[in-house]
Amino acid sequence: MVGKQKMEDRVNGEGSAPLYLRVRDRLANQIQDGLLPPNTRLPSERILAEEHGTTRVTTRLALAQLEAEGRIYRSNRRGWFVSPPRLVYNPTRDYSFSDNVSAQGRVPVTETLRVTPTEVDAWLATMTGLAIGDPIVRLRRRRQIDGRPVMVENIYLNPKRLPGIDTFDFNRSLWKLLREHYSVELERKQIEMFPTALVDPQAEALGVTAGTAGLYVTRCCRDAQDCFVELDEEFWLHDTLSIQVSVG
Amino acid sequence: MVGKQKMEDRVNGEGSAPLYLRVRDRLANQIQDGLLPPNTRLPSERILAEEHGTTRVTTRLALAQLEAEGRIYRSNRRGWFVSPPRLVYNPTRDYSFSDNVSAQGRVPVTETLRVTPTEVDAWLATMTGLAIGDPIVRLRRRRQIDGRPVMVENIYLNPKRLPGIDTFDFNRSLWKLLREHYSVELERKQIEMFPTALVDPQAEALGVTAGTAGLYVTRCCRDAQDCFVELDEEFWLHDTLSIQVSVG
DNA sequence: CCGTCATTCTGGTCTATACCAGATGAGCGG
DNA sequence: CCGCTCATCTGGTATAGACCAGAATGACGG
Repeated sequence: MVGKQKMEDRVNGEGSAPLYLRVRDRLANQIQDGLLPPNTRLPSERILAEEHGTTRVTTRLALAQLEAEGRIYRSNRRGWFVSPPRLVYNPTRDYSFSDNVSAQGRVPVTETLRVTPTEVDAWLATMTGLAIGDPIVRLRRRRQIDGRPVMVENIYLNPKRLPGIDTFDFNRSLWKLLREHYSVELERKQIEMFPTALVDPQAEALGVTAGTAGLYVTRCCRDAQDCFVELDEEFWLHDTLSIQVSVG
Repeated sequence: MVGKQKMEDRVNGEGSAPLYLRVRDRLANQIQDGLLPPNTRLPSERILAEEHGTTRVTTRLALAQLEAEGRIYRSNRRGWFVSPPRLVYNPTRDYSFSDNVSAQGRVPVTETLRVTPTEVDAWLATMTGLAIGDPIVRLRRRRQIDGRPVMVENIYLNPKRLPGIDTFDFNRSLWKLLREHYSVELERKQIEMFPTALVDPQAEALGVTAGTAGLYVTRCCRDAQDCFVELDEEFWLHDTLSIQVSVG
């Protein structure tokens, strides 16, 4: 085996690269060349290992690379699939997930997982400016694109500013509800985002293994009078979106 | 060992979690509790494996989880280190890396790796609106925080708009140079960013292994007359920054 | 026709071991 | 005192196996 690798080295300038990177590149080329269209299942790890003359462990290293690059994703114990193009998302402007997804020719689904009246804790207090113990409505939703769950979110709504908010149907667009029912125009937004791993409540909700790479996005929205309206915490699968904003 | 795990299951609701996640949590707690301050080196993988009664492979799984969460980072063949807090970065507004880093009590370093006059290729043409084959100046820099390389960038400057730009010292702030020397006020920015893995030219420049998680940020800036000025491509280590922007 | 169940496939977790290559630091020789 | 060499540390790569648990499938029985 070692001898075989060395021989390939002389033929191919990239040959000195580690085996798992060469496996990665071979698979990446197959994807690039369109041999494996989006959402296609890859051959199983055992078969890939055999095809590339190596073991499952090394094959999994190669697959992890492609996953980190956002080229493939996994579906729990079902296999590895080719990632479709990223959703273009402008968190400063996009009010409706559904409209945005539809506009890009994809099929959106929103599921409301839970609606819970609760109280402001220390973290919420610093984010919203409300006092600890104030009432707040927590809404947890999952969003899908083309049948794949890609994001879970926690939304915290200010019941003082939005009386009766907990009685509405949250499967429709929240922003339309705010505008039409409460005449809220969101003026000020504070947005924060950073890459991180998705751990347990979120990973489980999305049906991925703990530690899958994600993007955390949070938005704090206020009305024209600077009154806190809603705080949004989004956990995206890292390969599913591309943030794009324009200034000026 | 299996029996022992099963027994813990009954005692502890978390006990059913896989071993590598329990190792992860134990290490995470040590970091959280301040036993391991930022930039401290963790014990070696072999020692950690022994301490937690497992093998290096499983230990590395736990470390990879913490790395994905941005809690630890690795320095090539030197060991694993606790991540310092993320740099707060506003790509819509921050003109100077150095000023921003200094303002957060950290020590910035900028290194110019290469300055190359070149020509607009297909990708640059679509991004900038210039024609393929137009002259353009490529500048490659590496940036450090507290001695750790955290980002490499490719900057493409329009020599038509910025005559003589290739003769300047690029270790100072580019934005100040543009404003003071060319009276450029950047008006329009198109920003795009998404999480991805850092692969070879970037991974090598940052001294990390290929496949390390990163954040790709690109900015295309124009002047008040909508004339293309500069395009910026940034490759950040994913655990080093937190994007924050305000709107309205 | 529709559920049920067992088989089979998948990735998920884990052990034990080996060798390699870069980084480091101690010690030696100039 | 400086610079070099070399042993020793680190993580990086790789093999060969094993068992588990969830998902999918197809046969079977109602």
